[in-house]
Amino acid sequence: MKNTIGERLREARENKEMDQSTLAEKAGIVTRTLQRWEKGEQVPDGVAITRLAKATGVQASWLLTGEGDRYVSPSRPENMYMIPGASRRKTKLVDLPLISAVPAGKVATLFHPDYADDYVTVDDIKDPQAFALRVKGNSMATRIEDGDVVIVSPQQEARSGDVCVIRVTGEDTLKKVKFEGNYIHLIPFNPEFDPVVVKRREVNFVWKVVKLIKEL
Amino acid sequence: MKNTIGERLREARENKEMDQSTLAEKAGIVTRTLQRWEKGEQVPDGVAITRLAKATGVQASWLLTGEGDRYVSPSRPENMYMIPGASRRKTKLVDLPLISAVPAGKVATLFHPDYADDYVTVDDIKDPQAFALRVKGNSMATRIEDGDVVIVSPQQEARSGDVCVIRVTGEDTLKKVKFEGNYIHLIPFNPEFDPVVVKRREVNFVWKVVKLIKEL
DNA sequence: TGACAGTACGACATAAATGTCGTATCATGC
DNA sequence: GCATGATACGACATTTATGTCGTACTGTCA
Repeated sequence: MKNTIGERLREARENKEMDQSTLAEKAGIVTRTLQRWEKGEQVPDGVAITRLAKATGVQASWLLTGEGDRYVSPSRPENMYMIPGASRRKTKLVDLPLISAVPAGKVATLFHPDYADDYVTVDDIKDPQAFALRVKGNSMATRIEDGDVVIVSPQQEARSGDVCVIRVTGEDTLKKVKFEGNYIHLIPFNPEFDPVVVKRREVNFVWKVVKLIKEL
Repeated sequence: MKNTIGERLREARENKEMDQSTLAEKAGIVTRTLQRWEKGEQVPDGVAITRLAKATGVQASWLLTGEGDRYVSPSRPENMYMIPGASRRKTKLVDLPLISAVPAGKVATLFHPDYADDYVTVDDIKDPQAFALRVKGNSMATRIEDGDVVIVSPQQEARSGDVCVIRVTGEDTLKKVKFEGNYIHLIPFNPEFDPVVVKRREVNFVWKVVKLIKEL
């Protein structure tokens, strides 16, 4: 396993059977610089990396990290689209799958494509991994109640005070979170439920809830 | 279309809802440097790009070139899945004007472009007069709070127990209603507010609220 | 053996990036 | 209004990267 940029760069160059001067010329630099990169003495900037990736035929992210696909990466289709007729609109609309239920306070683990029973459309959601969840349980009542729909944005970073979907040792809950060192406080909004403190290591994920849709 | 590293970097940061200083700290650089990168005045080196990609959750190659997968596949939780397009939709979408205050006069004036601050798209609304209203005040807290958006459906008949927008002697309020003879009880959800009883004749309208959208 | 290509690396000047400090602008909330 | 947070940007010193020499080592091949 090559664990430095320089080592991967050299490997990519040799796989292409290029000598240093050839690659250097393609990358728009001199051989001395390429040598320093391969030796790890210096670090190429973003523009140089793009050229190196192109010249050696590998993916830039592989060159940088050694992870992911080395050669090709299929592109993902956009899930955003414009609503026909919504002329004055500026924000994009997103069609999100409405999947099973977030058990607020109860044990259950249900996240699977088969559970997507409907779709909801919302504005202003930029996260392509976002999805909608129908809430079960009342630990966040009366702000969020059984049957409500929440929009979850896993890409967004959860901060103290955010309402989040948290998976702790296989259980999913909907709580307000508070980060304190290695611990996370899970605070139900409903005073009938008690707060819980868990270790960060016990937590599988903390996904921020960015929107709540309640049918009245 | 974002054609520069800086523009993509900024977009990735804003999608994560991070400010410059936060991202800068995660990337191990200072805010000023991040600004120069986002402006394209300078180019980050390979190490910096790796950190930026990690901190923003995007793929390094996308940051560099704008091509290929934008989001990192390996970090995608196994219980996440691709968002399908707007293919299996059954319900119709409606584009509703979002207003911040109910103007005096006819309902039709609501749909005048001058009144609309924005537009909200929702599913499952059949009332052609329906509109979105941004809530002011906290009489219905914590269920409905200041700044939330409610969908109002004037065509639907309000019944006891419904949450409604009521105009009493020129003033608009959001309350749960209870009809009793010639009187209407306006019941706030917030216990700090007292219920009010008004005569039916004093009421200009009672419009049913059918949906609540809350940004978290 | 000698010529040669590829690689390696030290030394130095120049170019570029970065950190630090200060100040300005803008939107937002109280 | 005033304070606050986020962004913006100029000026300068410092650090790092790069280019341009030069020289040396290691194979291969005639």
